[in-house]
Amino acid sequence: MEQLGELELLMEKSFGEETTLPADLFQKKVVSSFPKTVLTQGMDNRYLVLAVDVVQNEEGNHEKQLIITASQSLEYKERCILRNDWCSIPVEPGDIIHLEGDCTSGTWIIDEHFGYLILYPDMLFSGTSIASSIRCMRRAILSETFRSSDPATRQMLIGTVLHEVFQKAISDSFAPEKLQELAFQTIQETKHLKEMYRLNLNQDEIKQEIEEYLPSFSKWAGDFMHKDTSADFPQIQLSLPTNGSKNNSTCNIEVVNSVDIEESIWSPRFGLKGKIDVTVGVKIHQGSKTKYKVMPLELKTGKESNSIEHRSQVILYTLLCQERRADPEAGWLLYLKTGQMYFVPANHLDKRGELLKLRNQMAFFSFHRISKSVSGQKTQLASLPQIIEEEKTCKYCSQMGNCALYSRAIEQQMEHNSVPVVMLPKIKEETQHLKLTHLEYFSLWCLMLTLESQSKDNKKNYQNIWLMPTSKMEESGNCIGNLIRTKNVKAIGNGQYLHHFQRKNGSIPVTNLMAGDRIILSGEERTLFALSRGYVKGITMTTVTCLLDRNLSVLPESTLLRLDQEEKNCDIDTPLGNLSKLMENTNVSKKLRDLIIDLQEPQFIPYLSSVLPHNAKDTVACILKGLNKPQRQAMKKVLLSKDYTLIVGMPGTGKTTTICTLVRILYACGFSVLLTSYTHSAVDNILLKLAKFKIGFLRLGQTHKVHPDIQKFTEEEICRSKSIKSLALLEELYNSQLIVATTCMGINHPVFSRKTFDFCIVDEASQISQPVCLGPLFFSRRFVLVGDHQQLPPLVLNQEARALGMTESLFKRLEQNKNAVVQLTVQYRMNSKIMSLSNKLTYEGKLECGSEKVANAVIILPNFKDVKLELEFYADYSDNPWLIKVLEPNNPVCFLNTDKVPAPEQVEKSGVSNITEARLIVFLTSVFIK
DNA sequence: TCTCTGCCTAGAGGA
Repeated sequence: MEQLGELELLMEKSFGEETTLPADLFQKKVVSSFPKTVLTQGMDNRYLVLAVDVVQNEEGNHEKQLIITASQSLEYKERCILRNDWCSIPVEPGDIIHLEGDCTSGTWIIDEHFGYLILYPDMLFSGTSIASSIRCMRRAILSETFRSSDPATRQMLIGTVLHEVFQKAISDSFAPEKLQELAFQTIQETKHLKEMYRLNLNQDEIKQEIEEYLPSFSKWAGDFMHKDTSADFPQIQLSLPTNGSKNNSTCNIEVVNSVDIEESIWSPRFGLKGKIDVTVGVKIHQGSKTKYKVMPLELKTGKESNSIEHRSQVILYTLLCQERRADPEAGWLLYLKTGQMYFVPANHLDKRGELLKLRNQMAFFSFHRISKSVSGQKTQLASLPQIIEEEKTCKYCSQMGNCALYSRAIEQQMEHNSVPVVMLPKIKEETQHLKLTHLEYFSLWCLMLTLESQSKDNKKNYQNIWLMPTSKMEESGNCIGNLIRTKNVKAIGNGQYLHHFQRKNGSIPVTNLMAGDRIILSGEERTLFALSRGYVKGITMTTVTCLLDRNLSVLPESTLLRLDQEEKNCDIDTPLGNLSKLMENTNVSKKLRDLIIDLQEPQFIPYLSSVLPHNAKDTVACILKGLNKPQRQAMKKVLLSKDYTLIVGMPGTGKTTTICTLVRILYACGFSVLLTSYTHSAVDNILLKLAKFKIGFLRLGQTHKVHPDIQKFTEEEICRSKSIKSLALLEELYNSQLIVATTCMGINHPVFSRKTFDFCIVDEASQISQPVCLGPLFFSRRFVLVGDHQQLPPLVLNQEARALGMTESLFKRLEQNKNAVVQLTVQYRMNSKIMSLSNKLTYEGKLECGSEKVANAVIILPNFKDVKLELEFYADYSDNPWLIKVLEPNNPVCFLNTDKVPAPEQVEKSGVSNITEARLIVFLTSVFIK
């Protein structure tokens, strides 16, 4: 922002001290928090708050007055007055807000009758999240933070299946035999079978429970759909805000059709997002008049509570619907157990406004996760919303552990903190198994992860997708607009649809988008924003193929579409979830806390004979024959370990071979193994080697990310080829495999909720951050980390997080325990001269060549003499005798100093480049190839 | 000073 001078002037002149940030802080906040937010007016208006003042109006009531601007130059200022409850919104100078309502002569008035203020509108919150905040705001925030702590339950599975059956039926038929068929078909889907496995349920019981609901489905359809005359439809007392009359009137309700299923909507106007179970077309017959409305229908399978939470969800959906079509003003809440349907009006006054205020509170807490302490510049985690004083509510809360942990480890360490006294014993009880060191570890990692996630957030401009026109976005290379659908949409199964697109005129512009990238598909029209998500399957000069989560064939063929790259959503959920799990009061977590946080010395058993099964001895001996000495030591160490082993894989020492051999030995001994790494390619490299040894394995993870030769071992492929349609078959698959392979992040898979492995092997461990590396370790008795901390550490972008120690991998941390470490020192990649370089610089002379052959190997250049001769024709060759030294096979290492060439570096947007050095390398390579 | 990879996700219900 270049207008600092003006801004400074503005702040000094217009506003009172207590509400004004110093200009430099103000500028810093705006730049770091809202990079490139385009201030605009109109439908998607974005205002910057310049100043906040609380004043008393004529009636003696408090109101908040904001000075705001929607002009990038900060030139045109407007006022916004917040009255009544809106006055309590925690809005500060430097914040970005969105306003709904009327602006009369430069003044917006938001009160209980009209208008909304949306704080940080580009943060979208889901309907369920906001609804859950009604009871406990703290829990809503904790649930967003520690997503994986909310456990899966039987009721949830039943709910999901019933939703699906109803959704299929409404676009097909509610005839009893059809419903039976749909139910049967649905519980055979792999995704549901996997959940049944996770929860250790019985498929027949689930089927029976589903079937109990079906008569109510038919009853509802009989009541509300397909009748002869309008008078036959059920009567409901209702009033719609725009109907004029304020009184309830009796109407007959007819559900005509389903307009959409699982419609997914993002609303950058209200700062909301969500999925609508069923979007229904409804005829409201009132006397002789009939009104047709498209409205949200929310399905519930639990108790018929008609609770505020349920109704609130519907009300929020009426706001979401406005992104696509006219305000529905009301929605429906249907309880599938009884077939009872409730009318939910969404008045401005007491309903929508209240919920948006809650949304604003959530936005405030989500935005302010970090605080600088008042005294110094110390960065720390901020307090969460207050703990409520309702033991009843807390009793069943799935976030209780995190709530107590956060209070104890973070909030109670602050100067000012207030915990309800009645809750103190509960917090103590929940955390009494933790030592101070554990609380400190949690607090530090929580802070570092939060810092890191924020630094990444700053780089992404998520809101560009909705605030920037296609033409502008295309320049960045992350968007392709002006597309039309070609060919038919193909349903691939498990909710994926293959789409083909073509530029309406001309070819696809220059783009960053590649196969495998996650994308968001929108129509060019505003009402078709974020219709579907998916990923690019293939891209050519003229066409793009995508796998999307919705079938877009319902749209007219001429609809202009655009693809936006989905901003890389840096995964803070997995590491935070692992961190929270590490603090749980379980034996597995306790052991890991002892080993990792308190660095308890790892134990080993003395004799191999006690672990090696008798019948495996010969096989193991045979496998060991092919190994060098340090590799054999590594095998032995792992077999003897009771806790963990670290294998240092120095460059060229056959790390992959070692892991592969280790797996073979463990397999031969009958141990179950979990094989993981940070990247898919590292996992597959091991599997490619392993595939030769008749070892059965199950590769988890998205099939398209897996190496083509390994894809036949992925779960998806196995389920398809073996046609797995029952829980029994799935269980057989999961239980028969000894080796399970996946990335460290892929640990959310149902197998892990029921299986414990004897060993977990983590490759690339020195490049993985601690809380991520932790994930797979919960599922095994012992673990082996393979890595080399002399090579790259985990990537940490945030400077503060780096300073706090976030680049320390688990591998490096545990390396302090020397007795757990084996070093692979025999290498096969480099001759002795090349080796001595890294050996002297970093490996303390520990590296050795695998054989004489390796030590003395030199490059064979069959045309060396000819090329030399040829080069002598070039004048600059004889002028530059350095080149002969480079080519000379007996001179395998040489340094080329490019300082005087000159070869200056160039700073570019994504790093540094050196064109001259690149040219030299191309030249040298081409000469070598010759 | 440099390195850039993983995740399907909003809502399934309980009180």
